[in-house]
Amino acid sequence: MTHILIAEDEFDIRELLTELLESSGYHVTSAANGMEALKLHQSATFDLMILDIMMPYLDGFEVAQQVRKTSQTPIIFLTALQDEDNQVKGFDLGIDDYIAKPFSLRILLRRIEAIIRRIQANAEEQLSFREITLFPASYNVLISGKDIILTLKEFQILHLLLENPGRVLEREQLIQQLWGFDAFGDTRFLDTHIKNLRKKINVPYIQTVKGVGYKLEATN
Amino acid sequence: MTHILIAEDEFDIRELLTELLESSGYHVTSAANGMEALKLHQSATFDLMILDIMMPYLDGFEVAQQVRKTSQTPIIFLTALQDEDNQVKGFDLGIDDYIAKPFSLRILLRRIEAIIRRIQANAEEQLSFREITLFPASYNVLISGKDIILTLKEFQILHLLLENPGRVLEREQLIQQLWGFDAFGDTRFLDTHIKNLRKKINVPYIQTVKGVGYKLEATN
DNA sequence: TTTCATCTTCAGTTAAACTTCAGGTAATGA
DNA sequence: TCATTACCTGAAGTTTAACTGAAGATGAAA
Repeated sequence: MTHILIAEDEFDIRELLTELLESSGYHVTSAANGMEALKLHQSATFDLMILDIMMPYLDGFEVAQQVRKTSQTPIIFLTALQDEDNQVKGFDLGIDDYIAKPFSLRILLRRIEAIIRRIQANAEEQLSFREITLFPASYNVLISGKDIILTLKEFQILHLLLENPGRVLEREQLIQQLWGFDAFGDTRFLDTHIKNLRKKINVPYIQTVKGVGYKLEATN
Repeated sequence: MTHILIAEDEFDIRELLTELLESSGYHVTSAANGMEALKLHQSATFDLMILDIMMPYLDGFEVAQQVRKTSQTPIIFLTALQDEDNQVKGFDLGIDDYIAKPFSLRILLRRIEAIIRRIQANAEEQLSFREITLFPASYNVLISGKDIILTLKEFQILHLLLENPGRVLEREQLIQQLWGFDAFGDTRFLDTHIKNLRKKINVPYIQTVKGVGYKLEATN
């Protein structure tokens, strides 16, 4: 979950922003001044920081400067200071965006999204179901955070199941997709792969639908 | 060198921007309308696109939409349209910044830098993975600070792996990229290069994913 | 031309992955 | 309940992909 730090001394604005962002699905932590923000930054990891410039104890510039010494966490300045010099000063400290008050909440949200999107463009894609996590690019699979070694066929089967959670994949469909031929004659080899896969992942989510195929589903 | 595409129908503004960005050290290509911009995007790779919204043939929205279908190239809208709906529409298409005319050149520059900075967080002056460090420009490789002499093919393979740490590079993909032909018939020569590379770097990070390819990953 | 490093080919080996098999088990429907 | 069918399973057998060391080919430099 994306974790955002807000530093803003005015209570009303701080609350407004917190509510707005939380209702948009972000996890928000807020600080009433720059010193507090900096301490929070040092004790936790944030995906994004929104800083007011004019705050007691430490202003936004100073916070940004400190943060940038050790971290690349994206920073947005939110401020009543409209003049160009302050904007330039901010960007030169390495901030990512500068939004002047009064601002539109919709646009603030969009700008936040734009930055988050850009960061997460570099993150590896992953597919999850309960304690199973599969990384298509690295061919890695984690069960409850633990690495599991799968063979290619096992990986591919699990991948297909994870792409269609809850949906039954027919035997013929699976074989068609992974072996590239239409199933004919004996297809017991599929059972064997399923067996081995089940044993390795050791969680009871691969369910048999007799006469049809297999699906990924939790029992309760 | 950072390559920027500018799409702007007004000649004066286009020239002004081109000069400004070139004098700041960017490589600039410009287009006089959306259609031209889209074609340029399809024939070359840009690090950033600056699009005017109101242009003949294809407007900025349409260009952005097309680009986003296949590419994550950062996009900045530069426009006289100040209203909120257009800004929101832009961000929802996946653009990275929205700058309203009239704009300050200094601030435009800073916003461009902010985006480039965020993307090129891993500026390719040097690539590292654990005790491996590779310098693309000088074709040098260090392992734990010690110089290692690699042949060209070995270097190229390691380079590709370092650019995609953790990601499996398929055999065909590697051969396609380094030899420029589609793999067919006997491709055992790849194994040989991998073998020699492994022996030289003498760290256990090049892992085989049987039936797929190779990846760079630490074992623990 | 000779030399040398590099790249590619080759063939034997190894180890992993995949498939087959056969006996057992569970679900299904008459 | 019983018969049938489909699926499960462990073990054995087969195939295939990758590894390896050595030898041959290539091409640039001396």
